[in-house]
Amino acid sequence: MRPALNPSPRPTARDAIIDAAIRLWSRNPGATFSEVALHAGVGRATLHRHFRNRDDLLTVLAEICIEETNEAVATAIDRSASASRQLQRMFEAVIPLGDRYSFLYRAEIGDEHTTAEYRRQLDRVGTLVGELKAEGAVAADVPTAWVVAQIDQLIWTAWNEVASGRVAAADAAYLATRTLLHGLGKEEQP
Amino acid sequence: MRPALNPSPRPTARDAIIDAAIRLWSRNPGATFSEVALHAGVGRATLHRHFRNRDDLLTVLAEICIEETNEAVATAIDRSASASRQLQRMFEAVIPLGDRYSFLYRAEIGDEHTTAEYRRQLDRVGTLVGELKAEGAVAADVPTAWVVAQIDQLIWTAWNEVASGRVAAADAAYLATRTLLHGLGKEEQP
DNA sequence: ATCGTACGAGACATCTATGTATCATTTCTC
DNA sequence: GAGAAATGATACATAGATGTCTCGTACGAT
Repeated sequence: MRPALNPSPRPTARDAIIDAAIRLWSRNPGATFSEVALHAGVGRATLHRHFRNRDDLLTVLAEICIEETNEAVATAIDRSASASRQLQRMFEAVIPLGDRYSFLYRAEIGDEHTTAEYRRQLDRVGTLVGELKAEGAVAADVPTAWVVAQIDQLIWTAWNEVASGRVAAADAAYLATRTLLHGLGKEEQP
Repeated sequence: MRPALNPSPRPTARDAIIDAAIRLWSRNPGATFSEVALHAGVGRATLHRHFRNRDDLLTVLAEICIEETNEAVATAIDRSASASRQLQRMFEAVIPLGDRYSFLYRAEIGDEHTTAEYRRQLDRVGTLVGELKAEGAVAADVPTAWVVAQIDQLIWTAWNEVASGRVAAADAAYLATRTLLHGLGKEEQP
């Protein structure tokens, strides 16, 4: 049906498919089309009506994930703030999209455009790590690759713990930033 | 052929299959039998000669991973040492088995025995976190689930960074312990 | 050198997932 | 209420993965 004019349109079948596929495939990349349809609450024929094939759906999902994560980071980052403040803002923006962020490397999409975009995101994280080192928030002796890997995993772990209800959404970015910069030891008095 | 009596026997086809399957399926659980055979350097018929079917291989792998990770932890843990020392020793023991450790939850094995064993391992990690909190190495205000999740991911990340050559094997456990307890900020003078 | 064991390649059967198509039903718009 | 659009269920075709089997080859033990 054509998009309604009312202020809060009912999600279309296509939206339901996209959301269910990201959620399912970020955990279980081998899940079948039938399983995706089930999770989306639609018929398998409807999947085939909206997407030419599995590769088509994967490509569409990759574009959406790239766009959403890039936009979230661009909106959140204030270049005039300190690097550690930027880190926290980035966590705040990206953790709610943790499933989308990790979908980009877990789903084995493999086409060059997606790979290049994901690598660009990692490069930007690497640049931020350089700035964190320059301002002393991260020690210079720690391999940058290690810090980037930690940030990557913190995004997924935080999203997963929030999704599982074990951590409050409001606490996630703070816990992630604290874990990275200060660890989970007792906080000393300032 | 029957096992040789020489002190360092050539790895059998079965050993090659097991190692290749763990390595491949911990990253890409959807990989096919043909891909496993290729990675193992054997023919697909040889896979079928050693293992009844895909489920049989998965079950064997799960048993091996459980046994190796349990034995590594049991050997490394000195109950009389401090909790943070035990943490470092556990990291030293388990990180080289990071692919086996994460295979247990990534490969979607799903049988109750494997799930129970993995959960038992997580419970032991949770117990250690309790001890870390009791001795003040981890702050009491941090959710235990968050700390357990961080340890889980540190094992995989460390293994992956070592396997990729970006981090030296000798540094991995130290980086993991430091990241968890102190973070990656500049280390203050004692 | 011979025999036994293990293996690789390939053919074939079976199974599962995907892709295509059709028809009846439901939903939405006018 | 009528018509258009979208959907679900089902059947069928296709493709790929798995499982089985056979034969020739390689390797190890004697």
